[in-house]
Amino acid sequence: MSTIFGNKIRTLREEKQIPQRQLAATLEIDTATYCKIEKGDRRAKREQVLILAASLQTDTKELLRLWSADKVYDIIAEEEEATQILNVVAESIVKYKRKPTKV
Amino acid sequence: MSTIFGNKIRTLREEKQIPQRQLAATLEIDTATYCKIEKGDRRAKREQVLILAASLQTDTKELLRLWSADKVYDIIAEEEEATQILNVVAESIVKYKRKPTKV
DNA sequence: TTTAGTCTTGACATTATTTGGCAAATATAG
DNA sequence: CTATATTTGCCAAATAATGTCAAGACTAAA
Repeated sequence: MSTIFGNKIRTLREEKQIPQRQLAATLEIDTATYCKIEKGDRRAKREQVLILAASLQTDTKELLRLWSADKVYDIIAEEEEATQILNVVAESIVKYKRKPTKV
Repeated sequence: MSTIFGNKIRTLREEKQIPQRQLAATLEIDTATYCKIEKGDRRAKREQVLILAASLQTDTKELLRLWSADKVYDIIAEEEEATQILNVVAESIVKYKRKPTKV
């Protein structure tokens, strides 16, 4: 699995010298699970991303962006012509005009 | 759900005037299920995409591309700044150098 | 080296999501 | 109207994800 997101929160956490245990508590999950999220073995839930952004005092939108990017990466990393897939998607977005739902 | 892929196979099928029933048989699934795939209510499995490409006599890679794009679209359509997410992914691809696995 | 704290891993249980079939409903021809 | 094709809703089975527990590994301090 991809680690775009995990690496980001790990870096932020280390900068602030917070133990995993503490963030895990905030998210109300086991430290093992939190560890896996940082390593990219488990995917954080959307709501957990919001909590993490707050706890790590970082930009929520950016974190969500990396979190989404991680998911996308996992899909296209397995395919040839990953870049071309992105192009198709980009066109579709323009065409159907995106309508964001959640924040 | 997105219909990039479904619309494509529907168009191809109609061009060739093949009933859903026939393609469903080839895929060894119910016509109802096949119908859902065209409408974007169900996702085709990767192997099914390969079979469809053959049955519809169309380019396998292109169909796989649309199939992947569909999955990606579903992920980012829910988020703001969808385009920016794609950018993040594009950068990651360049960085980690993709290694395609399957065909 | 022992201790204490942190982090990591693997096996497993639990949940959630996805997928497919069936039956019924709704088009679409002919 | 009749026959065929397509679509929909609902349920069961299959699959994937999420989380915990227990044990192992790593580090730094004494």
